[in-house]
Amino acid sequence: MSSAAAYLTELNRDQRQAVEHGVGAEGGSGPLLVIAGAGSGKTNTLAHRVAHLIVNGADPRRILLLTFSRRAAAELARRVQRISAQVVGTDASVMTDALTWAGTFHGIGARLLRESADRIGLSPTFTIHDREDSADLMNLVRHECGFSKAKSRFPTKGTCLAIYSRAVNAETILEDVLGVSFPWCTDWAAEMRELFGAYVETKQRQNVLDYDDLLLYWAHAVSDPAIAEDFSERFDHVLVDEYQDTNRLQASILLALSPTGRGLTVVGDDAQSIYSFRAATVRNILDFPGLFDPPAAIITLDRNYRSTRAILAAANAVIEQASERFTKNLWSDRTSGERPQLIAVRDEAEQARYVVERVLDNREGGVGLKQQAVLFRTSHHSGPLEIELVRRNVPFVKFGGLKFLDAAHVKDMLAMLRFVENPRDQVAGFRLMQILPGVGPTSAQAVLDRMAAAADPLRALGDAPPPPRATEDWPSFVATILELGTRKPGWPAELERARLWYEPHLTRIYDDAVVRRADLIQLGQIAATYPSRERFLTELTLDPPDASSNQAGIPLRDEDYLILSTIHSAKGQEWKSVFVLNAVDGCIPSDLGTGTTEELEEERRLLYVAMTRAKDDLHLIVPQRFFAHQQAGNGDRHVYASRTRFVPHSILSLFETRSWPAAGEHANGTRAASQAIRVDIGARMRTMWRQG
DNA sequence: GCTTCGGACTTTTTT
DNA sequence: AGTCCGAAGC
Repeated sequence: MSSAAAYLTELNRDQRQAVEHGVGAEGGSGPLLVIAGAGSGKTNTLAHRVAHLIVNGADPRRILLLTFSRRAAAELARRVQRISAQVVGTDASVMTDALTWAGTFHGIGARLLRESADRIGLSPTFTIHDREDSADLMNLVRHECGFSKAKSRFPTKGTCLAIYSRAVNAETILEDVLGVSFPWCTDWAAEMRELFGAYVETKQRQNVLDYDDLLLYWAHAVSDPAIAEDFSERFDHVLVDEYQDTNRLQASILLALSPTGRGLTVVGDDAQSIYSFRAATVRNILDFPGLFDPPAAIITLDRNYRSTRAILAAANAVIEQASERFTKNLWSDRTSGERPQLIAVRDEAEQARYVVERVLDNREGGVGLKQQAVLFRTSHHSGPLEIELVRRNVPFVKFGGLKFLDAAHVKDMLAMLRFVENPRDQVAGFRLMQILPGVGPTSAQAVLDRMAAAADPLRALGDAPPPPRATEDWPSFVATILELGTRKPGWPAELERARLWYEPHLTRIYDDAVVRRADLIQLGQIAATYPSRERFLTELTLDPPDASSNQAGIPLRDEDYLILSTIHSAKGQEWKSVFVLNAVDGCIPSDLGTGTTEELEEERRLLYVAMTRAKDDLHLIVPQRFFAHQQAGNGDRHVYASRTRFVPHSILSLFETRSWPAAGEHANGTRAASQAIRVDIGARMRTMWRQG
C-alpha cells in the first residue's frame, strides 16, 4: 500500500482512522459511527473511505451509498473518482462509474421496488406522487369519507397528510402522533384511522406510491427473510451520510440490510439535526452504537477546516446554550478573523439594501457572487431582497421554496406523461381532464371510474363517451393519450407531442402564456437528459430541480450569481461570505416553532447550521420592525422585533454589533436613504387621518 | 354540471 | 396572500 497511502496523508488522524476502519480486516469491517462536526471534512472523509474500499478491492457495484439529496450523491461520487484516480490513474472512472448505487433513500427505494415489484405485489409501472399529488389524493378520499362536511372543522388535507406521514416515518401509532405532534386533532382519531385506511387502499388501486411508501414498502419487503437476504446480499458496504436527519423507518431499513452492522458506516452530526418535522430523530445517531454487539466504533471529527476562529467561537456559543448536547465543540487552526457582524437595520427593505451593498462590495474586493450566500428561515423571507436584487441587476439563484415543478402548467404536462405511464393514476387523470373546457370534477371522475373498472383502462378511455360539454376538444385529447400510450413517438419526442396538444390550452388559460411556454421548452430540454419516460418521471419527482430564479431559466453554469437559500437547503454547503436574514425572534426561531422545547432546540440548531456555513465573513441581520402583510397598499402597520433569543446578551461580545446605515451616512445622499425617508413621511401623513 | 365569486381560514422547513 | 369551500348563476 505504499503508493495508496499518498491520499491518506492528506487526512488528519481522526479522519484517517475513519477511512481505514476495518478495511482489509478479517470478516469485513464492523459498524462505524462517525460524528462529524460542521466543516470537519465530512464529505471528504466519506469519499476517501469509499475510495479506500474500492482501491482495496471492494466491488463498487456492491457499495450502497445513501445521501440526503441526489446532488450530494453526485458530489460524493465525483470525489471518490478523483481520489481513486490518484492511485489507479484513469482506470478510476471505469471503477467509480460502477458506483451505481448512490442516491437518496427514496431514490434507491424506488429502484429496488421497481426491480422486485412482482415479488412484492406491485406493478412495475407504478408512478410516484409528490407531496402535492399526495395531498390531492388525500383530499379526494377525505371528501369520499364525508369528512369535509363534518359539523366542526375537520383537519385540512395538508394536516391529514402530515399526520399520516409522521405516523409512517416515525413508526408510531396514530394516537401517539396526534397526542404529541397534533394535539388539536386528537378528537378525530377514529375518523383519521378510517381516512388513512381508505387512502392506502386508493393508492394501491391506482398503482401509485407516495414518498413515504418508497420507504415503507422497502421496510416491509425486507421484513420478509427471503427478500431481506436478496437485498442485503447485493451490498458488501452500506454508507449513510447525514444520519442525524434520518427517521426510524430509515433506521429499520438499514438494520434489515445489515443486521450485524457488518460493512455499515453512518456519518452525521447531532448538532445539525434540522429535519425533525420530517420525523427525523436524533436518537438514530445516538442509539446507533448500541444496536450491535460489539457496539459500533465511534470516531469524532471536531476539527473545523472551514471557518475562522471568530466565526466558530460565535457558532459554538450559540449551540452551547442548547439544553441537551451530545457532542463536542469545534476548533480551528484558521486565523482568527473578524468577529461576525450583528447588524441592526430599520426594516426589511433596509436589510435588502444592506445585503446588496455588501455583496457588491465583496465582489469589488474579489469575492465572486457565487462565493456568497444569503440564508433565511422560510422561503418568503427573501422577497424584499429579491426585489432589490432585480432592481440593481444582480443575478441570483434561489434554492428552496417554490419549485419549477410546482408551476401549474408544468404540473399539467407532467400529469399527462404520468397518466400515460400509469392510466390508473387518478390524481394525474383528474388534473389532466379538467384542462379541457367544459370538463369539471364530475365528468372527469365519471371517465376515471369507467377506466378504473376496466381491465384495459386506456381502451376504456377510448371507448368512453365524451363529456357532454367537451365534445369538441375530447377526440384530440384521447388521440394524444392513446398515441403516447403506444410509445411510438419515443422519448423525448413524447413530451414534444404532449406539448403540442397542450399548446392551445396554455394560450387559452393563461395571460402570461409566453413565459410559461418558455418553461415548457425548458422542461423539454431537461427531459432530453433522461433515457426514458419512466426515469424522467421518477427522478424528477424524487429530485426536482430545486433552483428557481427570477430570470428566465437557471443561469448558465459559468455565469456568476448570488446564492439565495433556505437554511434547510443550505445543508452541507459553504461560502466565503454568508448573510443570515431576519435574525429576530419570530423568524429564527419561527414563531411556529416555539411550541415545545424540542422545536425550539431545533430552531437553535438551524441558526447554528446557518452560521457554520460561513468561511470568512458572517453577517446576522436584525431588522427592527416588520410591516404587517394583511393590509392594502403601503399601510404602515408594523410590529417591532427583537434580536433572536439565540444570541443573548451574554454572548454578544463575540459579535461586532452596529447599526446600518451608520449615523451620518445619510449625508452621502444615497438613494437608499432618500427612499427610506419618503416612505416614512408617507406613513406619518396617512396616520394623521386615522387618529380619533 | 361547470364556473365564478365571496368569505373564511391558514400558518415553515423537504424527500 | 393564497387556498378552500359553498353558493349563485349560466
